[in-house]
Order: sequence, then C-alpha cells, then structure tokens
Amino acid sequence: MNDPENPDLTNDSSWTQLTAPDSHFFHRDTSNILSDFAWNLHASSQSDHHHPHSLRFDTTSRVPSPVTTTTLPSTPSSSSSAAAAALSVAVTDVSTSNNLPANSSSSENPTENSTASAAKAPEPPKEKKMAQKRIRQPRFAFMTKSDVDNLEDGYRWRKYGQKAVKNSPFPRSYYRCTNSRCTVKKRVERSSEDPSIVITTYKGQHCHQTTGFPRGGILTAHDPSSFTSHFHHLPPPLPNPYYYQELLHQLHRDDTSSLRLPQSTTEDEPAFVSSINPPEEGLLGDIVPQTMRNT
DNA sequence: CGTCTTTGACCGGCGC
DNA sequence: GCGCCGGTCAAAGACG
Repeated sequence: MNDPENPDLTNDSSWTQLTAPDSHFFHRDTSNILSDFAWNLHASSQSDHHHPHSLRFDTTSRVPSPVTTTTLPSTPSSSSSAAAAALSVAVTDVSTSNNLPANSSSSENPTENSTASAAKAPEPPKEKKMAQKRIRQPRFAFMTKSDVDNLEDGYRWRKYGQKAVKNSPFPRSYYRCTNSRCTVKKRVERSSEDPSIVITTYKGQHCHQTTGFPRGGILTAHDPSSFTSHFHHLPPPLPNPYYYQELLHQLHRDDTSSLRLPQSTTEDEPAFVSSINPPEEGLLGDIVPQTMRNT
C-alpha cells in the first residue's frame, strides 16, 4: 500500500511543510492551538479517563511512535464517543510571517474564512491571494487507537467530505465544526499501517466552548474526574494566548482534585509558563513539550 | 422538518 | 503546461 515506515501523516503534503522544528512552533501559537485542543484530548476519556497520561507528544518526530497504551473496550457502538486511547500527538504550525494572533478567535482566521467563502468569492486581489497562500493553519494531530473514526471531543462536527487517500485503503473524512462561527476543521483517517489507529488532524481554533455531547456519548461521563466533565465548565474562550494552557494546567492539577477555573488570564503568562509541572506529573506534562516548558 | 451523511464534481496547489 | 492529488462544495438522500 504505502510506505510502511511512514503512516499517513508523513504522506500528507501539508506535513512536509514543517520545515522548522516543532519545538519552535510550540513556542508560538501552536501552544495555543495545542491547548485549544488539548482539552479534548480525552479521546480516551470515556474508556480511559483514568489514564489521561496516555496522551503522548512526540516533538522530535512528526510521526509519533505507536506506543501502546491502554486496552480498549470494544464498545464503540452507541456514540462515536471514544473507545479509544490516544497514542500520540503531533503538533504542527506551518506558520508564516503572519502568525495567527493568539487572540484570534471567531472571525479572525483569514485562511479559514477564505477556504469557506473565498472559494466562491469574486477573485480577491492578487496580494491578498498570495497572503492567503502563505498562511497556513496551525494543525494539530494525534493518533488514537480506536474502533471508531470520529472521536468524541466535546464539539459537534459535520462531515462535509470524504476522500479516498492515496496509499491508504481507508478513506479520509473531513469534518467542520457545526458552530457557524467556528471554522475549525478536522480530518480523520485511519492509519494504513495499523487500522486500529485513527489519525485525527485538527485545523484552526475553536471560537466557542464545547457544545456538550448532544449525541449522547460522553456527556454521560460517569466519572466526575473525566475530562469531559471538566470541560463542561469551560468558560468562553478568552483572547489570552495562554488561557487554554492555563486551563489545561488547571485541569491537569485538577486531575486529582477539584476543578478550579482560572480567575484571570491576563498578564499571567510568565507565571503560568513557569508553573508548568514536570512532564511526569500529569497530562500537561505529557502534552507540553520540553522546549515549551523551559521558557 | 431539521440535521447529518453520502458522494460526485469542482478547484487550486504542487511536482514533474 | 499537464496531470495528480488534497480539500471543498453542494445536491440528494437518510435518519430521528
């Protein structure tokens, strides 16, 4: 089929555009992106909520090693909720001269908006077009061992496309957030190497909080310490680039205690950054790369 | 009836 | 310039 050495991630041309070390991007907006999505890295929340640490980062390689994590329940049926264990995470931020403003939330994202509307827009100016061309959405991908393709992550997604992927027997599905103001998209595909692994790639940043789990899956999280229940208390997104980080941090600490929402997110980035715990201490540690922590 | 999925067509980027 | 491929659109159908 395809390169046995490289799962789909590397076959994706978009990934090849990662010319700079991931760590560099981690220092930048990607951290935001990461956090933005990290809350939802509870792909394993339902079945594996007691093992949030199964999340892994591989910052040295875009192709995370297929680390084995927890065993998987074989009950994907009812909801697409995650009978899954996240295997690893790769973050990419194919950035350009215009880094996405960290506070870009709803109507910001020029690229995203362009994809939706500019497609039919009456020929934008050349300059603009070039600018659009150069701007890449931060992407964030992770591999999840799961029976179901569409992992529940707290948001509602609408499938808008499916394509057969070259070098892969499995089709790739395209989803976009059902929130009309949100331009976040995600791409879901199975690893051709290991069909049990789902590769989910997020693009963009949510400009709203989780919608809950209307489709009945995770909302029923019986474990109060699960991610889901935490994120249900998410306040609206704030412009602060470190907001989610802090939230995540709180979450991480909260993993063994009660949830405390950040009181303030302004001006505390140094405090937050410096307060990041060692990797072995929890979820955040697993997620946030070293390069990001030592700032 | 509203929402979501399916699926073929279309478009743009990129490599050759 | 051409062809391939990824990504998106949009109509139609399915479903609750």
